[in-house]
Order: sequence, then C-alpha cells, then structure tokens
Amino acid sequence: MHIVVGRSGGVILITELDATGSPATPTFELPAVNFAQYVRARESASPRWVWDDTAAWYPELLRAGIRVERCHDLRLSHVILCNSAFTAESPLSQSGPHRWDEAAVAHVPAVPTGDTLFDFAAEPDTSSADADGDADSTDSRVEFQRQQQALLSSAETGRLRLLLAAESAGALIAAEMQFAGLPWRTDIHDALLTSELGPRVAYGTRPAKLEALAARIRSLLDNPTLNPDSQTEVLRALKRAGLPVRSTRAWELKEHSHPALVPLLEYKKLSRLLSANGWYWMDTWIVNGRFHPDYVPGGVVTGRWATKGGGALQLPKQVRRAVTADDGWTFVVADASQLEPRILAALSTDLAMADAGRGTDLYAGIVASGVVETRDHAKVAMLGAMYGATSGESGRLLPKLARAYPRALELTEAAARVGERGGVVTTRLGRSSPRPSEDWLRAQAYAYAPEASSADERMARSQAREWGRFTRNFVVQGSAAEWALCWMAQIRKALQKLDAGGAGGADRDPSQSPFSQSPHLVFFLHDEVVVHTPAALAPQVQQIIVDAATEAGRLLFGEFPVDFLLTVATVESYADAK
DNA sequence: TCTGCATGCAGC
DNA sequence: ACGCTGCATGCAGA
Repeated sequence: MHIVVGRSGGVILITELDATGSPATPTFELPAVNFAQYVRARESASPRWVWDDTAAWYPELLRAGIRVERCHDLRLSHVILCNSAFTAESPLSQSGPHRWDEAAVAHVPAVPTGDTLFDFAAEPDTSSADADGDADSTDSRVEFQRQQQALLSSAETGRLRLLLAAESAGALIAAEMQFAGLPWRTDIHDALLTSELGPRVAYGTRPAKLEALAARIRSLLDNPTLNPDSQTEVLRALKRAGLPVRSTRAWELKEHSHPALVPLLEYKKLSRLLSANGWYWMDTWIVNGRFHPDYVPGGVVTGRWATKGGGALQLPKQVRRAVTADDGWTFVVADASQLEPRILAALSTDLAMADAGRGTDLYAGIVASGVVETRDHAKVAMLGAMYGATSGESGRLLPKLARAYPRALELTEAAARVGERGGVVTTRLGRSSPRPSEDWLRAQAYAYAPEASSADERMARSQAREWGRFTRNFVVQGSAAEWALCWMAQIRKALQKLDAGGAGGADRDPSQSPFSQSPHLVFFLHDEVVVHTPAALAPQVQQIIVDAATEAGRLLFGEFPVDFLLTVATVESYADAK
C-alpha cells in the first residue's frame, strides 16, 4: 500500500492508495500536529510513504520518536527516471522542467535535542515549494502516477523499481544517521589536537607547534617574513632556495630534498588538521557527544552520496580515534573489499575476474593467476582500467589485464567509446550518465569544420577522451553506489527486525529516541558502514552485515557467481578498524 | 569589500 | 594528461 502525503498551508493532505494504485479513500486533511500520531498508527500496516522529499518529512517524525519502514522519495526518483535510458520514451522524461527538478528544498537538520547550535532545527520549514498555497498533495499524487507509469512502460521495470526503492531507503538512512549521530568524544579529540598542535588557542591564531614550525621554515629558507600559509610566497621562497618545484603540493615536495622541506611538510599536515578538523570544527559539528553529518543522498551524478557541511565523507584517519562507542556499546565497522573491481566483474559477467576474487582478496587472486607480479601492480592496473589510464605504470600493465580479463576490459572500453561520441551510459539498475554540455558538443562539431585549426582538433579530441573517462568510470562507480545502497537497506531492515525481537521492540518507551536502545547505522563512506550496537549484539550485527552484502550482490546480479567480501571488525574506536 | 577561481588535500 | 567529490584558504579582479 502507498500513502501519498503533501502539505497545504498548515494541514497535511493524505491519500491512501490501494494495491492497484487508485485511491482507497478520498483525500483527507489532517492538522499538522496530528501527523506524527497518524503515521505511528498507520505504520503497522507497512505502507510505502510517498512524499516529495524525505529530508523535509522524516526528521520531524524521528523527533517524535517514529521510524518508518519504507518510502518513495519523489524528488530523487524523478531525477533518476527523467534521465534513465530505460524510461527515455516516457512522458515523464520528455516533459519540460518543473519543480521536481529543482534542488532539494532547504530543509532543517534532524538533531534530537534542542541545543544552542541547532535550536533553529525545531522551527517549521516555511520555504517549501507550496508557498503559493497550492495543494501539493495533488502535485505529489500526479507526479507519483507519472512515475509509476514511466516505470511500468519500461523494459527494465524490475531494475528501476529496485533502484528507486534503494535510493529512497538511502534517504531514510541518511536522515536516521544524521538524527542518531556518530558518537564522538570531544575530550579525546581535544587531547589529540593538543598533542599534535599544542594547547588550544583563539580562532585565527597559530597554535604553538605550528608557530614553532613556521619559525623553523623561515629560518631554513632565510626568509624572516615568510607566511607559510601562502602558496605563492612559499613557492617563490622554494625557487629562490634552488628547488625546481612548480607547485607546493606535498607529493611534489617529497620528490626533493632540502632541510626546509621537513618542517614545511609537517606544517602543511598540521595546518590541514587544524583548519579541517580542529577545535572550530569540533565546536560547530559535535553536539552532545554526537557528530551529525549532513548527507545528501544522490548528491553526486554517479549516485554516490555527497555531504554539505561537516565533511563526513572526508573524515581523516587522523581524527577517527575520537569516534568512540558509548559505555556498554561497540562499533561494528565493515568495508567492502575491492568493491569496484568486483562490480566490474559482475557487470561484464567476466567469470575469470570473478574467480580471481572468490573467497580472497581480488588483487591477490589476480597475482595468484599469474597475470601480474605483485598486488600493487594488480591494484594499479585495475584502477587504471576503471579510470582510463593511458600512461605510466598503470598504462603499461593494462595489456596484461586485458589478456586475462577481456570481458571486463571490453566493458570499460565500450563505456569510454560511448562517452567519446557524446553518448549516454547506464548503471546496472538504470541510472544514466548526463549528456555532455552544449560547449562540448559545439567543440566536437567544430573540429570537423573546414576552418578548424589543428589546435581546435586537439582540444576536441582531448575533451572527447575526458568525457570518455567520465562515462567509463560512471558505470562502475554508479553501479557500486547502487550495490552500497542495497547493502545498507538490507542492513537496516535486518537490524530493525533484530530490534523488534529484543528490548527495543513493541514495549519500547516512546519518549526515548528510536535509536537509544538498539543497534543502528551511524556512518557511511561509499563502501563502508559503521553500526553502533550494544556490545552483546555485536556478533549478530556482524552476521547481518555479511549476509546483507551477499543479498545486495544477488539483488543486482542474480545468480552470477561473484563474491562481495567484507572486512569486518568489532571495535571500541573507529581508529581501530582495519 | 565582496565574489569567484585556483590551489591543496581529505575521502572513496 | 587516471574517475567522483567537499572544504578551507589565499589571491585577483570587480
């Protein structure tokens, strides 16, 4: 059963649909204050909630202590269906742009408590799209019908249905992870910063260790006024010291040797720590011992998640020590080993490559098959195949890989050729790549014009290859993102079931947060998840995560025999994983 | 003074 | 001439 919900002024409009998709009852209104109770009551029937934007609806339910099992996020689904090659003929994807194509409405973050920093979180969202008073429940219902119709008219209904369900589950998970937050010990974080940088100082001033390094750099470069934070000044000073560098990138500096480079590299490392995850970041993002990352599901063209603010997807290993489980709780951390190569093997039904990864590290398996000499070579060559390397070590190793795994390599080559011609490629479940820009198309067309110079032709060729590398990678990265969504959705479902059988079940105290007593996802990083769980349940959680990986593989690739191996660890601190 | 772009680096 | 990002910072031009 589907229940379509929409807002109009101060009321919620609700349409319950039966199994055929037609209204089971007339649309009715509910005062906004009664909405959460309504959802709580209806949830027992396991409906799929249909709403415009999960981030605009779910946080308030979570604050009311309510979780929902499943939803259909119209905005995320709209983007997928409008672009998918599997629904290219549908009226939906041929219709012009409207409000469903707009960026997500500004939404309020889901934070459980009304702390100073996030006090605004409790205020209702007044910026939503129906400010003109239009009954957007109608809009949502119409849009839902259009999406259903596009889905059913597709030759790939099954894959797309799975993709929309997974994408929507991802939206629920993102909201739940933001609400629950990642346990974060500010005392440990502060001690770590103090030991690396020196005691805390006011914002905008240099901590002692940075100041000492700056002094050392100035003296070794014989430049008493040098500002080590200025790339231009540093570059000039290095050149004057006789170093043939063309940038101040760490990897380039490491290729040279000069006494000043030691403190300079150390300065850069620490200065990065301070500006990206220093005390200011801690004060901004840690609330009551929890980091509440602002995930954006579907935020990347390939289907990966993005973040806005907080940098959850760039959380450096340096600070993961501060991620510490609550007393009596623990983390189960799992990451998918060599996910993208395994995805590629399955996409291309390359049995030899799947064999290489069966029950073992896939790169080690490639070495064991005698394809290349070392694990590092196997890895570099695989990455080169998926990213489109043409030169260097990776480029040299590619022919060996192509001989051993022709099907896999042919898939990546074909994806690149499609992109070079300006075409569209599609992931396993049906997310299609964007079309190239007008500029790109113009440059390609112009390269054939009689008045085009050889520079024009070179430029066009270079841009064509660039777009080819993008589409080459899109298929693999995007399909891997789909696997990860299915994996997480399965984990979530199984954890909820585990919870229903235990202390957090039917007799749960509704005044408690839905996550305060039972295992739940707290972090996601492309191919890695973290579950925060009562310590006693960790073995069951591990099993759930492993089984979910197998199930995700089956959902995407059916019976094709590819393993999705995980590295799983039960740890008190995130820093101790892998 | 503000804004947009370039740089550099964190993650996968 | 190897893919996708977010974020902080400095710098140049408006």
